[in-house]
Amino acid sequence: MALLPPGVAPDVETRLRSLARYVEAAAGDAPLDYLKQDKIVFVASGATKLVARASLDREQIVAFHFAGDLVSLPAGGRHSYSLVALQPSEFLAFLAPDFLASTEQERGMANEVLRRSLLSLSRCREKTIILGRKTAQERLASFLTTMADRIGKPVGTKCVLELPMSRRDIADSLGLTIETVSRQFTILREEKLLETSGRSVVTLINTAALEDRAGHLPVAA
Amino acid sequence: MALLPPGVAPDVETRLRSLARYVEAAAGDAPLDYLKQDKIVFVASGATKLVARASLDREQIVAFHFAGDLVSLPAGGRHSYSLVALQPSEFLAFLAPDFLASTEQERGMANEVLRRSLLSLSRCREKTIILGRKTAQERLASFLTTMADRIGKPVGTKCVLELPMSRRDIADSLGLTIETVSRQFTILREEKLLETSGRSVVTLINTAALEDRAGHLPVAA
DNA sequence: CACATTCATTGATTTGGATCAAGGACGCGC
DNA sequence: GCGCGTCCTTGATCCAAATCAATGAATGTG
Repeated sequence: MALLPPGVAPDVETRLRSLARYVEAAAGDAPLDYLKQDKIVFVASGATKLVARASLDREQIVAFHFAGDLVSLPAGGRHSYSLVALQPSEFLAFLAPDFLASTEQERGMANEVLRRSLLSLSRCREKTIILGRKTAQERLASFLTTMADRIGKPVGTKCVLELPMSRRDIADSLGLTIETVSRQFTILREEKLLETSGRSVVTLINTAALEDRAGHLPVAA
Repeated sequence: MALLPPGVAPDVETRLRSLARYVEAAAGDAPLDYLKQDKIVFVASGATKLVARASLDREQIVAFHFAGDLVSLPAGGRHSYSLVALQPSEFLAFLAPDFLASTEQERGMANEVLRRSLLSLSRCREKTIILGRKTAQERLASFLTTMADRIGKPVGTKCVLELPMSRRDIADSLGLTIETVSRQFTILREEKLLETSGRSVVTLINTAALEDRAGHLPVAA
């Protein structure tokens, strides 16, 4: 199991592991909340949501992360964040200052972390666009195509998604209610763009049409 | 004028400058659009908006940046981004691969860029929460308190803001319309939380009350 | 395997903010 | 300091999604 990004020298990996805390979590756990410091977390296995509370009864999911992803988890700030497992998961958690001091010595490592942070930033910006300017249907279509890229399994021309998150999680991620998410699923199902089976399996039948529904600009733009 | 972050050795600064393109822009210009590659940009002076087009008639401002800030500007991705000057501004622009290859050699520099990227990520996440789960009033209050922190001038217990962006820019940043932004300004004015003078000067009279309106969780959370 | 419990879907109604539609104020150039 | 274009404010109406309210699947448990 690769706990760290590929390309890290064995001795560096050994030293980094000595700074890390290895943590296992069951679905629903937020095992890193106890430490009130900024952290850098590698998701070794499983799936997680990064949740922020806007108020006691409003939560916003800022990002989902899957095996191999790197998450920066701030302790402070205007809102309170926690990293919650969606499935049984394993993490390798570092205190941010320790981690940064250590990577500073390793050329390549700092760059790798920077590259991944820029990827997170890029995903977060895409989310900003979705939340700021898109309709419910565009949001769900964007979500599904993004998930297809990240965790989808191509089967012929179709794409099978086994979603580890509930409708509520999807709603909390897209800034919608579960009812609206459910209605949009129904519409896409009726239009034969996808099929669902049980609560978590979604088969995308026509990914091209779904991309259109996501309301992205034509690539030529 | 500091074009690069503090703490960079003079020789490193000289070498980095040799990779950079120095660009001046008038208000409204997007001087970096011509290059279809990922870029890293230092804002040397002025103020900018990072704009994404959701479609031809919908734009979303992803972030504002002021003098001293670092911006990562992706060329590709699902949406098309451009960095637009709000005032006469100066930039130092690098192609991302050149810049990353160069900082890899300089310990400290890579870490500084990483630190700033994590700051951008953190701001972007806050924006995600605002756009996903907040009312128009909470959005404007959040915007004003954030701007107060970044470019406000304390005058006694008050805070004077000279906003370089228009109501349209504020609306495009908060995922609202200009009419809604204007109405919320009127409400906050009537409730004596702020005063406005001309189009761009806003005086925050009661920043504590404004923080409350922003709908943040109590700090103890 | 029936039951319980949570999760998802569907329908009726409400609502916050968008849209449509005028005015009014600022600031620039002459 | 006058006129003109742009930006801002205010008002009336509309609509997409939220909320309120049941009903109908999945999944897990004793």
